[in-house]
Amino acid sequence: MAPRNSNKKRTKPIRTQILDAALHLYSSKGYFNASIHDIQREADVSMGSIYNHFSGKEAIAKALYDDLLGEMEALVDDSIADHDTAASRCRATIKALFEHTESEPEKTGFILNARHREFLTDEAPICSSQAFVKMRDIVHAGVRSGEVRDMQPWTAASMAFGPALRMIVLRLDGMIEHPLPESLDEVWSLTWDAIKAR
Amino acid sequence: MAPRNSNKKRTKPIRTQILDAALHLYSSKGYFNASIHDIQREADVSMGSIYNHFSGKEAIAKALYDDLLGEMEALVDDSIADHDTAASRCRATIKALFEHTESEPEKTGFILNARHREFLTDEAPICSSQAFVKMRDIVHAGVRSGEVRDMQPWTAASMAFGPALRMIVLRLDGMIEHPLPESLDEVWSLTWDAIKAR
DNA sequence: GTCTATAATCCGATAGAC
DNA sequence: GTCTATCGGATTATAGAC
Repeated sequence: MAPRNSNKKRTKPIRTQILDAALHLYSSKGYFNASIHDIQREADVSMGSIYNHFSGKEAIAKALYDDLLGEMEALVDDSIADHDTAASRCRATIKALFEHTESEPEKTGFILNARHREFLTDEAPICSSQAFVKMRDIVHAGVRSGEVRDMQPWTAASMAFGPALRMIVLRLDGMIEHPLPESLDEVWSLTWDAIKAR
Repeated sequence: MAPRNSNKKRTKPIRTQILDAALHLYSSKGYFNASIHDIQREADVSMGSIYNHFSGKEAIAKALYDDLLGEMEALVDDSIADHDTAASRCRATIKALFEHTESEPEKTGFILNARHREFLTDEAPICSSQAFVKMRDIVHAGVRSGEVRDMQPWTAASMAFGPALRMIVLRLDGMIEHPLPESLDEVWSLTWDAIKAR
C-alpha cells in the first residue's frame, strides 16, 4: 500500500511525529496507559514505521527524555552564560523555567513530574542529571564566593529553587490559575532574601 | 488445601499483609511494573485472598493511597492542634514530614512521588487533597493575621513548604546523605525569614 | 521505508474445589 | 475464606508483502 505520508508534503519528519504524539499521550494518560498502538494512531504512522525508527516502546520514551532534558539543560546553560552572579543566574533560570512551563507545559511536565525510573531501565535519578546538578552548582558557587550564606550544596539548591519548582507543579496541576512569569519578581525577591549573605 | 496462614499465629491481618507488600513493590518497581501475582507472592497469600479483600488491582492502590494520605493529614492536624501561630505550625509540619521521611520512606515516597492520577481513575490531583490544602491554609491564615507577608495563597504555601518538600525528594532519591531532621533548624529559619512580615 | 496482519507473551480477573 | 488452575483480552514485537 502507498505510504501514508507520501502524497502530501510531510510537515515533520516521522521521528518527530512519533515523539510529539508520544509526549502528548504520556502527558494525558501516562507512559503505561499509552500503548504503541495509541502512539501509532495519534502520530498517523504505521507500526512498521515506529519499529523502523525506534527499537521499541522504551526507546521512544528514552529519546523523548534525552531530548527534553537536553532542552532544559540548555535553558540553564543560557542562564549561566548570560549572567555572572549567583543571584542573577538563579533568577534567570527560574524565569526560563516559568516561561517554559507556560509555552511547553507537556514538555515541562514530562521532565518534572514523570517517574522516569519506572519505565527507563537503568536510568539515574533525574536529580543527578546535568541540568539539576548545574542548578545546584550555580548556588553552591555563590556560597563559595560569599554571595550566598554558608549551607550544604543540596540545601542551598532546595532553598533557591524549591519554591519555584513547587509553583511549577501547582501550575501544571491547575491549582495556580495565573501565568507563572507574573509571580517571578515576588517569588524571586523573597527567595533571594532568604539565602543571600548578610 | 490448608490455608497458608492457618497453622501459625498470624502476625498481621491479611489486608495489612497485602497492603504492606503492595507498598514495598510499588516503591521499588512502580505500580505498573508490580503485577498482582507479584503482590500475591510478596504477601505470601493466594490470589483468592487478594480478590476476597479487594475488588481488583486498582482497589489495592486506592486503599493504600487513602490510608497513607490520611496518615499525612493526621500529621498536619497534630501540628495545627499543638501550636497556635502560623510559624510554629509550619515548623511542626515540616518537622513531622522530615521525621516521617526517615521512619517511613516508602510511605512518604508513595504519597509525594507517585503519579496517582495515572493509576487511580477519577482521583483529584494530590495538591487538592485535604493534607495539602490544610498546609496551604496554615500559611494563608498567617497572611490574614499579619504574621506572614501578603501573598497569593499558593505562592505563600510554595515559599513555606517548597524547600522542605524539595529536600524530601532529594533525600528519597539518595542525593542527600544525612537525616533530614538535622537540617530542620537551618531550613526553617531561612524559610521563615523569607516570608515573615517585617 | 512503510504497510497490514499475526505471533508470542503477560496480566488481571474468575471458576470451582476444599 | 483460602486455595490452584485457567481463561480472555490487551500489548509488545515481528513477519512478510509492496
